[in-house]
Amino acid sequence: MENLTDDVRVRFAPSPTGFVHVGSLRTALFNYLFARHSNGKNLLRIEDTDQTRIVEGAVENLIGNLELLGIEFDEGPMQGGSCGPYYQSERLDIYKKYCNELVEKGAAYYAFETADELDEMRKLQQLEGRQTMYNGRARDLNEEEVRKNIECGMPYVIRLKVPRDEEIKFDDLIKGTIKIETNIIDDQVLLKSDGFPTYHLANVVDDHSMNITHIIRGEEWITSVPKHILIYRALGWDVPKMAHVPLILNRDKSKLSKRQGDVAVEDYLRKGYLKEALINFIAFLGWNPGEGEEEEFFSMEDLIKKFTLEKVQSSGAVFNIDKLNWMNNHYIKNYDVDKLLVLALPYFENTGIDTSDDKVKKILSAIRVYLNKLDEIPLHVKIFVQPEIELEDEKLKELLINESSKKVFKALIENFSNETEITADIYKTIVSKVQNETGVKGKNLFKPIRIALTGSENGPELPAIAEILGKDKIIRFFKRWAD
RNA sequence: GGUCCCAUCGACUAGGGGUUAGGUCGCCACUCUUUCACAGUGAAAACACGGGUUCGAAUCCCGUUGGGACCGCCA
Repeated sequence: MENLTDDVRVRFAPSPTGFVHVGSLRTALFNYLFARHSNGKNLLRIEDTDQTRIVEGAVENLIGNLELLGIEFDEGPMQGGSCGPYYQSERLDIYKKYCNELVEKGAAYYAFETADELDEMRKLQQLEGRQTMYNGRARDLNEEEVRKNIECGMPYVIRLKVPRDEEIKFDDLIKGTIKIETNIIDDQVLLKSDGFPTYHLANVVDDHSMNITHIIRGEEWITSVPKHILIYRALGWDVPKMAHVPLILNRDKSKLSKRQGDVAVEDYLRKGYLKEALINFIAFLGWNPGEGEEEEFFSMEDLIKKFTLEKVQSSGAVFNIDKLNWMNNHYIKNYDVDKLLVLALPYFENTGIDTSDDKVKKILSAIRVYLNKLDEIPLHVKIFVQPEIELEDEKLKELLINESSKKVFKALIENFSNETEITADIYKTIVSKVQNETGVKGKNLFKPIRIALTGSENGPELPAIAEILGKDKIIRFFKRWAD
């Protein structure tokens, strides 16, 4: 257990770019688990400071998906809280205030280069094989020059004045001690020319003013921590504890990206991955409960109980779809059938099955063992809906058109005709009766039946299939081969 | 290229000075099921390399190599 002298407050701070990335989901999950485990608060803050990347409906989508997966927030745009507003775009004056304070304290300065000029500069630096970095030209502009430029209406940004020849050191809860020389740190833009803050400013200001105690976020942020520390320091604020979570990787070990598979949580949801499986799987990507714990199936409750930052891995984790599929299949097999049915119903649309029929539940029970994800349902329902059996394969046909099979089919038809309704048990009784009557048994008995009924050599258990097909269809399918 | 991070079976990982280096997915075999799948059993499969420290190193230190991330008026 962590040392919990102060009440833990963590935050998930996504920028609403349209969908929830699997990596974001894990960050959100770890924050949530840590907060609940520590009896702390989990905040949601929307980092919408990039006016060029606003996506309609993205926030609703994001919140909806997280909610669906069972990740809850104690403070945020929906639930409010004493530290609001929780949209950064509504906190502009706060950032401006602190940005001015930084300028007054000499920790930040005005700069007047245009975006184009900076592009040029970077290109040149790249060409010369040097590190791309702001050249600090505006660092030493005097007050007079600055005022004049502003009065002329020149657009400006405010940059962090990174001190030279210093070493910034910090302790990461996952990575340990990290040291970075200030000389390689760029004079980061803090306030953009449109008056919006950059991530770096807004993040620091908000984490401080929202009393965040632990920053849990992706490893890609680790190199900008020194900039943040400089801001905290200049403003005289305490630096929250940091935990940088390793990346989730593609098969080739690069950062998980589109192109090499789905990265959006909703893609997985749409394909019929169960939320329990998704959460369970994602939690184990870069985390594990540690020694002596070999159980792998963890509910959200279990995860909350067991989660600690110490057990978060320091190296990246490849997203292994095979294992997700296996885990999802496990959840599908063990789910309450009625609950599963509710989730599965949409996948029966357009399969030719009447979803209001209670047969659907029987079909689902029969095929769930085969499903890695719910969108595979249509593949498996074919045998229950086909009006006729089409046998492409001559070999299969041969098994049906011989004397032994004919005998069997005739006997079956006679027996089934005497029944009013076919259940799995009745099916079994009839088949063993036919076995006695005809003397045909083993493969010679079961294979022809299966093929006649389904057109395939394998599939779910025959009694279950028979019950679902019903008397009329069974007799009709058998008759085709009986003479 | 610079800086930072990382390194146990193909993948997720346990172990963190003395272990036959354990588990899970996947792969393979067998058993069960008169099918496939499920389930069960078993097999193959790893400490990147080189130096130190130590009686002893997968484990601690240094280096090398390899991989990754970051280097925007994006987050």
